[in-house]
Amino acid sequence: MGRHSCCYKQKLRKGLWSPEEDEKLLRHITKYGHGCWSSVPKQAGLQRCGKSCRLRWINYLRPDLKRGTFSQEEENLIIELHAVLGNRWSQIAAQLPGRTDNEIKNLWNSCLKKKLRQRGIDPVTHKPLSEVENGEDNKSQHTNSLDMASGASSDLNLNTDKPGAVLYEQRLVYPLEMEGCSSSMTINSGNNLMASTASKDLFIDRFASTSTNSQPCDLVGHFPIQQFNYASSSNGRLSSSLNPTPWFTQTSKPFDINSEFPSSSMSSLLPPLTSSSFISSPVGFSPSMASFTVNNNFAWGMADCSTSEKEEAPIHLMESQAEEVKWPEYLNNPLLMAAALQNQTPQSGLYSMEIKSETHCSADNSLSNSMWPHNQQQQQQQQQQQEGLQNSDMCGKDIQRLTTTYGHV
DNA sequence: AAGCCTTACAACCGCGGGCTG
DNA sequence: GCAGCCCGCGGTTGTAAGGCT
Repeated sequence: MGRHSCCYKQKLRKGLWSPEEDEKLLRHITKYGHGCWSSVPKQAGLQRCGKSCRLRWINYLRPDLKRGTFSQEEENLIIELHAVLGNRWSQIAAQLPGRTDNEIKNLWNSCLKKKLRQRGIDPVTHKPLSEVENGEDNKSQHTNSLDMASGASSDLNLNTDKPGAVLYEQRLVYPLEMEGCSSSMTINSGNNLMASTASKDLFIDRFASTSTNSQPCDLVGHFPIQQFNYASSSNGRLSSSLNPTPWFTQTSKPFDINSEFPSSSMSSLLPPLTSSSFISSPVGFSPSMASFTVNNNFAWGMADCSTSEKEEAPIHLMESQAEEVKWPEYLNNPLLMAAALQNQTPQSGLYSMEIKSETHCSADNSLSNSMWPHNQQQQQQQQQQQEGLQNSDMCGKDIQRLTTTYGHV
C-alpha cells in the first residue's frame, strides 16, 4: 500500500495554509473540479501535496460546509451516533450535513468527551462511569451483562436522575405497514445507548448464531427469528438468505422496542429494514460491517415526523439480482438509491411488501429534531406537496423522501 | 506585562482498501 | 497475483488564541 508519491517529493509546503493558497485551490476546484488530487497542486500552482489539498478542501474550503459552533442538537446527535458508531467519524459526519469528520472528531476530543465525563458518563462505553469502573473489576460478569436479549444491558434508566439520562433520551417511531398489516415500532434509544459496542456485537453474534436455527428467538419478542436466515461470512459481510421475510411479525400489535428490545438505537439509526436483507441492519453497526449482501427484494418505510398526511408509498426493490449493496452508499447517494428503486419492477416482488409510511411523531420527543436534522427540507417538501405536487411521480417522491430522511439518519 | 497553561482547531501521518495495469 | 496509485479514514501532532497566575 503505497503512500502518495507526492508525499515524498521535496520542496512542498507544509503547515498552515495561507489565504493565497486557499484562493488558488478554491479557484482551481471551482473551475475544474478536483479530479485526481495528485494533479491538483500542480494545476493550481500550489507547492502542496495532493493529499494536503484534498484535506484543505474537504475540511475547510468546501462551499457546503457549515462553519461556526455546533448547536446543542448537533452535539446531542454526535453523542448519540458515537454511542452507536464509535469513532467512525466519517459515518457520524455523514449524518451532520455541513460538518466534517475532522471537525466532529476535534469537537469530540476537545469538548464532548469532557462533557460526558462531567455528567458521569464514560465517553468510550457511554455507560455511567461508576459502572465502568466496577466493570473493570469483573469483566466476565460484564460480558454476561451484555446479553442484550435478556435486557440486562439496559443500564440507564431514563427515569432516574443519572447524569446524562436526559441527554440521551430520544424516542423514535417507525410506523410500518406490511402486507396490509400495520405495525409500528417505538424506539426509545435511551436505554440502548448505554450499551457498548461490544454489546452490539454480542447482539449480532447472537443473531448470527441463530442463523441456522429455525427456532424462534423468544428473547426478542416479536422478532421472527425463525425467519432470519443468513450466514455470516468470514469477510465480515452478511449474506441474506433466499427467504425474504419481514423483519417484524406481521401483526397489528405495536412493536415496542422500548420494552421488548433493549438494543434499539442501532435500529433507530437505520431504515427499518423489512426483509431478511434488512436483518443485517443491526450488523450494520458491527465494526466489521461495511456492506451487506442483498439477494432479495427489500424495502423500508420511514417515519416522517414532519408530515401528517397518510400516503401510500409502495416500494418494491430488486429481488432477483444477487446484488451486493453497500447501504451507506444508498443512504448517502440519492442517485444510487433512486437508480436502485427505479430499476425495480412491481412484478419482481414475489415477496415484496408495501410500506405505508405513516407519520407518527412522539409528542414527548424532545430531541427528535436533532435526530432529523432535515425537518426543514421535509417541511419544504410538505409545502410543495400541498402546492399540488402530489401528482408528481409517486415513486420519485418516495425516493426523495427516503433519501431526505435516511440520507442523514 | 510576562510567562505558563489550556483549549480549540487545523493539518499531518500512517495505514488499509479499492482500482488498475 | 502483484505492484503501484489513489482515496479515505482515524489517530496524532502542531499552533494560535485566550485565560490564568
